[in-house]
Amino acid sequence: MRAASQRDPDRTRGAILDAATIEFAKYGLGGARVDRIAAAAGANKRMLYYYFGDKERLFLAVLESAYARIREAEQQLSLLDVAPVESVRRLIEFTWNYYVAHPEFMTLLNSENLHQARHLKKSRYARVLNSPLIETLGVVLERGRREGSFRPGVDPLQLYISIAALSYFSLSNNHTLSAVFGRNLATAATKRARVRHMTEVILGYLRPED
Amino acid sequence: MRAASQRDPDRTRGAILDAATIEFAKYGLGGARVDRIAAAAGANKRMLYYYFGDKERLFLAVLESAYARIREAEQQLSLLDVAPVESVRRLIEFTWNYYVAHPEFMTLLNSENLHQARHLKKSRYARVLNSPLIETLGVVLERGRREGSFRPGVDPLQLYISIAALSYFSLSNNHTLSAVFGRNLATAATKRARVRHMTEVILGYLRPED
DNA sequence: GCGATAATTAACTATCTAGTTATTTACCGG
DNA sequence: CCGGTAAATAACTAGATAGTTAATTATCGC
Repeated sequence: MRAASQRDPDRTRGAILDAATIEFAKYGLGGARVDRIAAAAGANKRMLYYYFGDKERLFLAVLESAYARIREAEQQLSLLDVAPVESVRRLIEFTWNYYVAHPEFMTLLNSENLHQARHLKKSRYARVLNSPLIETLGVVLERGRREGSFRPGVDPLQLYISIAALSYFSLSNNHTLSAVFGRNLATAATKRARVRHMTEVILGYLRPED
Repeated sequence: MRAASQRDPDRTRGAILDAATIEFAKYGLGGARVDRIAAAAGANKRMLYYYFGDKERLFLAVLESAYARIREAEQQLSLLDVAPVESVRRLIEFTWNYYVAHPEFMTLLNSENLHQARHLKKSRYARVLNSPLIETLGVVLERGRREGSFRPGVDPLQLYISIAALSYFSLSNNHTLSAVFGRNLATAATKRARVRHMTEVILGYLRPED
C-alpha cells in the first residue's frame, strides 16, 4: 500500500473506467460523452486518451471489465455441491439477481450488440470471457438425467442461453413492456411472480417424459 | 391517386419516417444523425422538423410505426383455428420469424429501454398498441388445459413474455454470444437448433404433470 | 538531491450537430 | 388565372464534441 499521493495512475485509470461504465450504460456508445466521463472521474480529459487511446477502446475496456465481474460472481456459485434440481434453481436465481444488481451489464451488452460486437471481436480477452459455467451445467444435466429428475438430450449451452434470456428480456425490456401492457412490471410482487414463472418454465421443461 | 408531382407531403413524410427507422435502428437514438436521415430520405432537413417537430418526436413516431407493424402482422396469426399445441408452436415460430425479418424492431426497443421508455410513455397511442394476443393466448391455454395437453395455472402474459424472451435474446444478443462462446450462432443450422430448443422448452413446460 | 520519465494540466481546434431563419415555389379553390 | 397557403429549399448559427498540442509537475531509481 502506497500512501495517498497526488499522483496515482491506478486510481485515475480506475476512476475513468468506473465513470465510463456508468456513462456508457446510461447513454449507450453513441450518446456517451467523453467530457462527462472525465468530469465524473475527476480526471483531466487528456488522461482518458492517455490510458485508453480513444472512446471506442475505452468502451471495449468497460465491456471487458463488466464481463470479468460477472464471471467472477459466477465462480461463487457452487452448482456441483447440491442436487441437480436445486442447482438449476440456483442458477436461475443467480442470473436474475445479478441482472437486477447490475443493470449496466445489460445496457452495455445491448450497445455492443447494436454495433455487432465489433469491439468485443477485437478483444484479445474474448476467450477468457467465455463462461466455464457451460461445462459445469453439462455435468449437472447429466447427473440429473441419471438420477431421473431431468430429461435426456439437453444442450447445456442452449439451456444456459434460455435461462439468461428469460431474466434478461424481462428486465432489459421492462420499461417498454410496462408501457405497452399498461401494467407496472417492476413491483416487488410482479418481480417475484416473474421469477416463479421462469423457474417453472425451466424445471417444467427439464422434467423427464412420463 | 394523385399523379406524380413535384410535391407530395405523404411521400416526403413517409420517406423521412422510413429513413429514420433505419438510422435509429442502426445507431440508436444517441448515435443517429438527423442530417443522415434527411439525406437518406432525399428530403431537405427542414422537412424533418416541419413534419415531426424534433429528433425525439421523430423517434417516437418511428417506435409507434414499428409497433403498429408487428401488431398488424400478429393479426394474421389465426391461433384459434388449430389445436392448442400447434397454436403455441405457431406463435413461437411467428415470433422468431418476425424478429429475424425485422431486426430493427429489437434495436429500436433496446434504444427505447435504454431511455426508460420515456418516449413511449408520452405516446397517446401506447394503450392501443397493447396486443389482443394475450387474450387469445389465454383462450388457447384454457382449451389446451381442458383437452389435457397443457398444465393448469399458466399466466398468458407471463408465457407471452417468455416466448418473446427466448427469441429476442438469442437474436438481439447474437453477436456478443457468438463472440464470447467462440461459435457462430447465426448459421442456418444453429438457428434451426435454437428454434427446436425453444419450442421444446415451452411445450415441455406446458405438459401437464404425470 | 538530481535527472529522467511518467502522470497531469490547461488551452486549443477542426469538425459536427440539432435546430432556425428567411425565402421561394408549387398547387388548389374560387 | 390568380391569390393564399402549404410544401420545400438554402444558408446559417450557437454550442457541443472527440481528440490534440505543448507545457508542467510529481515521483522514483540512483
